[in-house]
Amino acid sequence: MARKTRDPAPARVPLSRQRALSTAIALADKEGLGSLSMRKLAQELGVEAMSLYHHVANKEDILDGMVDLVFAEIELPTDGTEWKTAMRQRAGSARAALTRHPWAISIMDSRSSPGPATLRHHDAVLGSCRKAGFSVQMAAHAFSLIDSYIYGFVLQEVNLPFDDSSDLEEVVDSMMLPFSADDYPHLVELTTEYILKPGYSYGNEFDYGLGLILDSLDAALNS
Amino acid sequence: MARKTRDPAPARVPLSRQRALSTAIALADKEGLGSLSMRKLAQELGVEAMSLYHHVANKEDILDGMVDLVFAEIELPTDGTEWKTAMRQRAGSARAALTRHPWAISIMDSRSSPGPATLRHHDAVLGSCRKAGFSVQMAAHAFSLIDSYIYGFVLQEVNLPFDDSSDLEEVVDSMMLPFSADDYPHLVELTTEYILKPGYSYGNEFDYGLGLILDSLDAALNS
DNA sequence: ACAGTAGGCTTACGCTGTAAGGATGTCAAC
DNA sequence: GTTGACATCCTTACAGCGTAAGCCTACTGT
Repeated sequence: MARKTRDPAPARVPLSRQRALSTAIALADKEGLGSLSMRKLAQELGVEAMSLYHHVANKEDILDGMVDLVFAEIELPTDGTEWKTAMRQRAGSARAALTRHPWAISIMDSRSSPGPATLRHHDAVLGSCRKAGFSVQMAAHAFSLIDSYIYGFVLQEVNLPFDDSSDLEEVVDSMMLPFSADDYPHLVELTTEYILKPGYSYGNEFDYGLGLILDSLDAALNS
Repeated sequence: MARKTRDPAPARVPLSRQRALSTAIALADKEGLGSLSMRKLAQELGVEAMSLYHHVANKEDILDGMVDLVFAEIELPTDGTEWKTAMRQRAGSARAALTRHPWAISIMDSRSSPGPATLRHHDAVLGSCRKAGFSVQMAAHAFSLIDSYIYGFVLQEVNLPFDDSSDLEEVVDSMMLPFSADDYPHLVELTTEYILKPGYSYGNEFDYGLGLILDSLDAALNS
């Protein structure tokens, strides 16, 4: 019976807010936000549900923390680069983070207090605009416009009924089944003449819209 | 004991999918989506929870129906009007509908099968672009861009920590409390020099971004 | 050596969505 | 007119949810 040098093995990591949050993110990524419960999360951590409450206030707090960690994954616009390039990089990184964690966009609303990473992100984006020469008001316009586009695009992207791997034609057919084909002529046209063409991927639309927005803002800046 | 002519009063409306959906919407508008449960909804309809299942498949089905009813509230772009005007009208109507029912944007993702009103809406928007002279591909670009902006803007708008009625300064102060003031210099600048100025309302940003997008698309169309 | 406390566990409560099956009322066919 | 089918409602029950309350143990600072 060793007294001082006891059983060396267990090596239990002591559970912490950080560990809880990143495990929660992993779980939401793997099984969907719907099946993220305090009990499941605790189990994943080798612990009982109520133990979590020593490290987080409640489930809302966990969701807040998760969203903030997603924002922490977004590359901030780099100083010194041309502003459009920096912004394009940041936008791409934001879209990547939000599609990597598709649950994030769906809890972004209903979160009222942004975390430090979120604030830092917003601050950096604003700063990038200001340094490019935007007035405070124009920076506000640009920030609102660009980020609305990013979030809205991801919102549409993650809820598409098909993902890139599935057979598009099949999905389209099954979706149109309950409806007469010519109730929605323009949707049919779009589908047959554009979406079903080889090489189509909705994700590619992102760059067109973003480019158009950035160019317009740039024009407004230099006028 | 009247036999044939029985108790005349009850006049029970017989419960239907439509009645369930619109009551669900009213309830979500009033008390928030979080407190929309099958039991509450049933109670509001003067009925037991399980009775609902004779008219809807399950709760998911209810949420699908609710979203579709919100889309049904959106004014479609009118034929014959100049396309930018028609689109501006439609965008404003969409924003109004989505802010009238703030829960809608938060369940729009996670809904995989769009209802008839949603499809009709999309079809009409596409049709409006096509009639304005856009190619199929350009119409796809425009649709993606404009609607991403609308949804993203509303997403940000409904989750603002303040609403127009509350004291802005107070909210800003309390939000910044946990942080050192100069951690986020650009946010501070934006707040003091723009947001806290009298007359500010985030909602006003909508028109700037939308105008810029529509003008750019119009330029792309006429080139 | 001892007190305080941090971090785990157990139990319990009121809520959720919904599966299963029983009761009632209406209507069509014989 | 009776019967049987069907739609619509209700009751009961179950597993799972977030979390309040309180207990137990092991480490920490003095």
